[in-house]
Amino acid sequence: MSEERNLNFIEEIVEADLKSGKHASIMTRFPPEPNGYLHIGHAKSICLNFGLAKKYGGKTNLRFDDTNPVTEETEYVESIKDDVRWLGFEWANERYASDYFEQLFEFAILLITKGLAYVDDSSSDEIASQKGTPTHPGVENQYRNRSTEENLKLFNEMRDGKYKDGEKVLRAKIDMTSPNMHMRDPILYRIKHAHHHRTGDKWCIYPMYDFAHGQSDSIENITHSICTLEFIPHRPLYDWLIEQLGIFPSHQYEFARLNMTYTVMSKRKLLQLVNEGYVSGWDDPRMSTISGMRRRGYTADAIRDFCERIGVAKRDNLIDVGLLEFFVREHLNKIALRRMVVFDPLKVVITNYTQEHELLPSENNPEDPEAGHRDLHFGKDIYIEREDFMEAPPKKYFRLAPGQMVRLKNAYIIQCNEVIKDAAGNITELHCTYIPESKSGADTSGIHVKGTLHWVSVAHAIKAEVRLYDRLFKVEDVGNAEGDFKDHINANSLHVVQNALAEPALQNDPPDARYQFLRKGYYILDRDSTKDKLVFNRTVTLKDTWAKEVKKNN
RNA sequence: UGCCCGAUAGUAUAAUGGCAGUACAACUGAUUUUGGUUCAGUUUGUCUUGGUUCGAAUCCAGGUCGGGCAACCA
Repeated sequence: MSEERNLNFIEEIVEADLKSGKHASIMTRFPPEPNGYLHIGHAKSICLNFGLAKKYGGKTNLRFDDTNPVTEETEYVESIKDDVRWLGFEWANERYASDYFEQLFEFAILLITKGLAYVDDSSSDEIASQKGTPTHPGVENQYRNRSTEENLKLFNEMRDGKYKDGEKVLRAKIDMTSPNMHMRDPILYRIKHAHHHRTGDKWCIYPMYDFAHGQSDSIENITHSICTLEFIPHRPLYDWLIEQLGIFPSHQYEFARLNMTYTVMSKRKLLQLVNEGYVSGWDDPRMSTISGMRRRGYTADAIRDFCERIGVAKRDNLIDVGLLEFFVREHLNKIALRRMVVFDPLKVVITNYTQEHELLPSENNPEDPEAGHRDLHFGKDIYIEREDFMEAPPKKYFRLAPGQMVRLKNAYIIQCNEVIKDAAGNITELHCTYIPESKSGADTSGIHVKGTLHWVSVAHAIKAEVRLYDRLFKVEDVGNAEGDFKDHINANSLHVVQNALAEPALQNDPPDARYQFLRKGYYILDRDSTKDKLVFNRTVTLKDTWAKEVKKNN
């Protein structure tokens, strides 16, 4: 049998580097900025970076790119660590770009000394206009030719706090006419009299991304620095700085970020949803954040499988959120405990049932015999789902209807004899008879029915709240949709069922259990649950070919 | 009208000069005490024009289309 390789382009680079001896082992890093929660797009990067190291026997650092104190917070650091751990990865070292501020400052001094950096007094607007445009070259200004001594003096004064925010910046001296905008004397340091989440008030100058990221990679001996496509034009600068500084030659490789249908994938937009109250928080189960998905009930296994399947390439992509849902269902099908919960109850009286009460054994998971059984309470009065009964059913409707028979899951076959209505004509109750010989596991009735319904015992049912989630946005490609992204928010993305009726076994299950409510989808207990009221989140629906059939005929 | 990146089924992703494959989606059918699961099968693809070659999705050239770049953000 031929060897299956199917490597993505980064794995190919790594294998080539290992084979050629360019590197004896690899070192990667996951470099989030602690200014928001991680989302599914980050999960792709995490799986790539940590996965690469795992596959090729290397290591991965978790490095916080904390060079902008005004947007960064410790809360975000903690959430990021939680999310990476939850996804199942361990970092070799926890690092911060701010750990290197002193070193970075020395690097800047070295550049000045080499005549490759200068202090610029221009305003932000002046710098922008002098920079030109992509089609027109930039121009040099008078500060560009300051002496090394003056630059050194000024830069030290910047560090010492002699200047206000925006008064001066340190710039690399490269080429104002470069066709690459990032090479037109990029800013290296700016002044920010701001409190930093780790260094406190020690610094009032902070390095820019371009003067922190590559240098941090180099300091950590990162062999493969993997980032997203929009950093491609930064690569010449990344390489230039490393070369001028004469430090470890890390290399940058770029892949296409993940885009997913019906969602947004930008921390800025996610923050807006949180701040403006469209969702309950970063971990709202409708959010594309890792913490939101965790609360929603997605599993780390499913997310990892998803990231593996979508691959790594350089073309822009828009992945169907249905693919993620597929992996969630695939995993949950194997591990979820089966339970019965009726969302919209319709009472059924089994008129010929004379026993007081009965316990019926029922498997916890037909996919996993090890999961064992629990007993279901059965009695004369039960609830079924209102939508499982129709007075005038269409063709191929296998559920209850006058005169029709169905099986109650793990119990008996019943037949509907009478429909009871109130004065307004609403159906309030069904009178049925059961077939004693049709008991599950001991069926001698010889009757075969097409439909099987879930149900709960009136006498034993417990109340529960169930939160049903739909996609947060109404359009597939939110990023490219017209107008503001908030114009496309789905106003009906959350539907709460206040008084669902559930089988009592749910009270005794472990709090982190995954459930399949029979015929209703996959669910997980929410942290809003109290002793008096269980609250469940719908993780994802079951595939519903009947719904599809109904839709087709309309 | 600058520079850079990209283009393979509806969506993703493989094929590394030699039979265009895989997953999801869609559609048939079988099984089923969940209209779930499982199983079997079907439909759909190399942006375009030239060139190199016995042979091109792959290499070369031109074109077209899509994306990125002008934050004291990362």
